[in-house]
Amino acid sequence: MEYQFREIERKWQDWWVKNETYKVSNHSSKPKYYVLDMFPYPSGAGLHVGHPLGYIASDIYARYKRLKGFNVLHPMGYDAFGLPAEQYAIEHGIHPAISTTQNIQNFRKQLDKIGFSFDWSREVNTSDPSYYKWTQWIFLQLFKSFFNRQTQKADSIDFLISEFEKDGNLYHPFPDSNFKLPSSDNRFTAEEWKNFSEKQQQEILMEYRLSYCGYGEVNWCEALGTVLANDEVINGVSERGGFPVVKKKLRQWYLRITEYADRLLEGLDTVDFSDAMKEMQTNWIGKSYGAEINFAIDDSDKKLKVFTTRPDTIFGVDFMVLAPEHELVEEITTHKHKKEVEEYIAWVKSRSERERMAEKTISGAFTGAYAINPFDKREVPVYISEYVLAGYGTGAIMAVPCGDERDFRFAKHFNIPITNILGDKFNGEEANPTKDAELVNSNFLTGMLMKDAMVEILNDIEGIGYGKAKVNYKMRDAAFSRQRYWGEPFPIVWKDGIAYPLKEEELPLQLPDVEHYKPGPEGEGPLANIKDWVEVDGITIVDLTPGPSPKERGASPSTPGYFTSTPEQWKILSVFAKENRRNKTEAEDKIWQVLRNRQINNDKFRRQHPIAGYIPDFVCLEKKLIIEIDGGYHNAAEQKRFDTARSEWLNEYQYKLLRFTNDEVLQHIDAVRDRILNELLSMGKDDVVGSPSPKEKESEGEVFLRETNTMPGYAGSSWYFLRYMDPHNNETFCDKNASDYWNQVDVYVGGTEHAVGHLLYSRMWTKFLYDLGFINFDEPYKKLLNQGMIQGSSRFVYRDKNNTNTFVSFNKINNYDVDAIRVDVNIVDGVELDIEAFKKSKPEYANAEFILDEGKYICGVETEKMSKSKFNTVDPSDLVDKYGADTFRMYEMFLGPVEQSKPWDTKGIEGVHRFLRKFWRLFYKESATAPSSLEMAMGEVIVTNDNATDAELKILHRAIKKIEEDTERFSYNTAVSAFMVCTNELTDIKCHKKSILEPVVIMLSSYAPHIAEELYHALGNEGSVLDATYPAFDAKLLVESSKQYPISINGKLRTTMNISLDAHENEIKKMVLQNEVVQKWLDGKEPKKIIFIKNKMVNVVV
RNA sequence: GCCCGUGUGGCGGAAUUGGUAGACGCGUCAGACUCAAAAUCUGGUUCUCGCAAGGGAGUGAAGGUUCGAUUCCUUUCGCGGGCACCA
Repeated sequence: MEYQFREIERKWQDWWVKNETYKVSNHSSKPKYYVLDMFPYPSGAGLHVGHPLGYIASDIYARYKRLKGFNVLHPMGYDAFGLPAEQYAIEHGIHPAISTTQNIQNFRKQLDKIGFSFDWSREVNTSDPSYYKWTQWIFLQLFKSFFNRQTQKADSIDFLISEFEKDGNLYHPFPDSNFKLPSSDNRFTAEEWKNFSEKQQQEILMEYRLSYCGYGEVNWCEALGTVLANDEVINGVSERGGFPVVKKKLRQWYLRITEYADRLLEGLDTVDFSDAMKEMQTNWIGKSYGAEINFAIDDSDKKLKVFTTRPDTIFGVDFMVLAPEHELVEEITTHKHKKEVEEYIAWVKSRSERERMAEKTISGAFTGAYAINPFDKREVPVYISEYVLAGYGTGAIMAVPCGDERDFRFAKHFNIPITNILGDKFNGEEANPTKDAELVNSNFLTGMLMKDAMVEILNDIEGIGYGKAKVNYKMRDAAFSRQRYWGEPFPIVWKDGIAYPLKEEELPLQLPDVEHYKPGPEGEGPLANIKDWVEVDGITIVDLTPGPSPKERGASPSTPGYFTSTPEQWKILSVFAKENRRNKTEAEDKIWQVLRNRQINNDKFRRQHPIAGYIPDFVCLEKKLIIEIDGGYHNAAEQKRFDTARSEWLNEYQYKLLRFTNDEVLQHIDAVRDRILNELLSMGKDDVVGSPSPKEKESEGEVFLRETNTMPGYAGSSWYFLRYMDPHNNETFCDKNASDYWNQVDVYVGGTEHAVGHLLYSRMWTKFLYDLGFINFDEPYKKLLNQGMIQGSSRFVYRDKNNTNTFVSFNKINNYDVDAIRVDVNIVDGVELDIEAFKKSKPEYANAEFILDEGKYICGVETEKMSKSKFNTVDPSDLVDKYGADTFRMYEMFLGPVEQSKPWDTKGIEGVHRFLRKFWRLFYKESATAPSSLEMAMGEVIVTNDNATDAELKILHRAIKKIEEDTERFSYNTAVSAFMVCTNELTDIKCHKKSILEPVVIMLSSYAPHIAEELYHALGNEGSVLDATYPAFDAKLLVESSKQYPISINGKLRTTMNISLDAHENEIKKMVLQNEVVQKWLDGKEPKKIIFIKNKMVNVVV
């Protein structure tokens, strides 16, 4: 019987669905394993062969791990918000939700054909309100948090407010050191804080929030009325339409990712990413140590602040360069240079950041101003130039032409004299960025080594107050808003310039329908066009006004809830308390789920909240009720004494204490709950000045304006790996039990193009959620596997310029003047054009004529990105229809290493298909006529139950070793070839034994699941091959007694010799010297040396 | 421009730790089966000199370390990816 892949694949795909073979439970006694693919954007163009590469790789691994006894989570879903759907909506008027749904269906159909083991019951879609509800919720948590530099962790804004009330911002300076209050200082006292207006307070808090609103420059295209991405801007005009583009400041949301810079760096040590990937992230974060130095400006009271990593070169400063956008430019430019400077700025405005950085030719303008070197009072000219970017450092540099290449070229261009501080290390021809020179011409640093001078000058700068040592990061805060429609709306309303968060109960804030998708006024997003949606009144918002302090509310030390700890005690204990909160036990977590959010009797409980010198597990301050959970050690006599003493002490303060054991909580939570409830009910009405936080207020009659920006593409993808763990939860984004079980993603598969964007953002979100105690790990991805791109191989035909109906074969184009035209790869066989198909492809080609080469039309070939517009895409579905999913899967893997980019060539797929057929013939007898049904074919199985020979076992175990090792290290191309070798060898010795074939089938099932399932059942097995056990490798079966040693003379292979493995070294050397070939090369001379490496080779040096 | 990756037969690639360069597959050539074709099977296939035996060269290029380098080091060239609003 022949290998009928179409019937087989359909049959098993149906069977798997019917039997829910891929459904994964969150409860299992097996160890867990989480294999994740990077979130796909469901593009309208559908899948091409490049897309499934990573999915196949991860699918093989997921199936392999399952065979190895793991409970494997391998989900798939869609990052469904994004620009293409919106662009499509603008052009065709189709709602993005509709086109996205269609694209997803199409995507799914294509994916289903390939036989993936995804658990589709966990599918997520970022554009679904039940998903983005939680994206908005996390955004609100970011909004309500700041980064506490003292603990290096996120903390609540409420806590920050309480700190401000105590000490002003003494211990919590502004994250942006350049931020200045109107008082032109960046410090305030507790007293000042209390006297600020609500608006002032909110503006200050905004400077701390982890998601905040600020102003940023965008590429603004007036003609299109919209904001453009950098790569949509080419030479200062829009890619679409060629309209002018300028920089424009717009209100934008940001994530304060810079606060996490150090932790993002440190975290890299704990994850298994490639060194290249870590390096890219490290460079992106760009931590550098240096100094901020203030230069005075002649005839001005303003200081020019620069950041430099080389303060040791301070005496080599020959000029200063400001970014054209620098705030001082206008002020310091002299009348004489005004026109020139303005013209230059206007030109730079049209330039994208990319162009500015990549530009080789020097440009700039002199402002006419001079800066004064604080150390030697030397005056140097101040220029502006596009090579200094406003966002980096302070937007101004001190230029040292003898040490920096760009500064050097700039100095040459503007004829600025160059000071040599490097002595003979500077040749006047090019800059030398050395750090090892001995300084000359450097005032009090002369004669010092640069690295010593660095330390010296840093001390001086700080001592004299000319500046300070500073750590700088290249990374900037992440822009988090887009002026677009198709993204998550922000759960924010505005009134009088203050941003109010929506209450969490009001989430999700759904995207409203719009009539059209055109931009709103003044560069706002399309949502700004819907007045009815933007203007809201009568909603309940979270009141951001800090309430009166407990003291102001008239509380005294005897009032429950406050003053239970002294500030000193509290400071010490709060750290422990926080730690405790993070590391809660199973029982604590269980009871917390009952107590949290005023679930019992509407009473507020806090956990691990310090009371005087003691941290109870849970406490209701208003009722003075404490709940303790006792672990096993409470049974010890010593501990009992402490416990009793503590209870008595708490009694003195009128605290009541309930104790439960771990077992009570874990096994009888309902009983525990009832007891707590009864206790609370018996206590009557609380007589306490309550402090509900955060407070809520009704805003009857007031009009608020909704935020009209939407979130960027990476919002939903920054946390999706958590949602897969608990995709249908309506109570929380992901239950902690689920995230505790699945934990980190064990293997994350995706392209390097996400190296810095998505990966850094999701790492930050994970750290943030960890800080707040929502999850128990702070790195999302344990191991990263980068898949390479599959490039397209484009085909060209050549049209005669003089005779545009004639096409010339590639080999003859030298004789003609031709235009190269792309032609669809699918009508070209290798390089030979299917002339008939070509004529039919376009009406204008119907009567085309050809100049052939030996009767064939040969196309030109070029490797480039695979894309519809280049006519070089290949649809996986076509290949699956023609060769089957198993062949397709194995061929994609066989192409080359997963990590490497490689061009696609359909030609080779037949070889893999032949291999599967050959493998099939180990089980089934070939018949000349195909049987009419699968059932009839069953009788033709030729597998026997004979015992395996040593030779057969050797073939099998060599394959097991190779395939297991290769699968483990994702070297799938060599594993496929090992399957081929094994099949070839088994065919050669006519082996049809079940004991040999069954293990091979099990191994093959992760690569070619359909044929493996079919053959597994043909061998008489019942359940799915997925639940089989991976064959165990037995090293004993591969032991050899001798080896064919290569014998080299002077490192060049001359012959080989079969030598016993336990032969002694001296014996071997003697044997080798007697060898004919060796004798010939020795030519009677004595060998200088004989190198023998056991199990490797012998080298004779003559 | 900056950062990262990569370069091996006609093609995709293999060589896991410095130790037989080219496994496996495609293509191609020769043969078997066939009226013929397809399919299948067998054998050859880095280039080069040679009837052969056997030499020489060879992993982008140039140098270096080593008994021995595709692998390590230096310089250099080509190609691919990223560079903050494509996802």
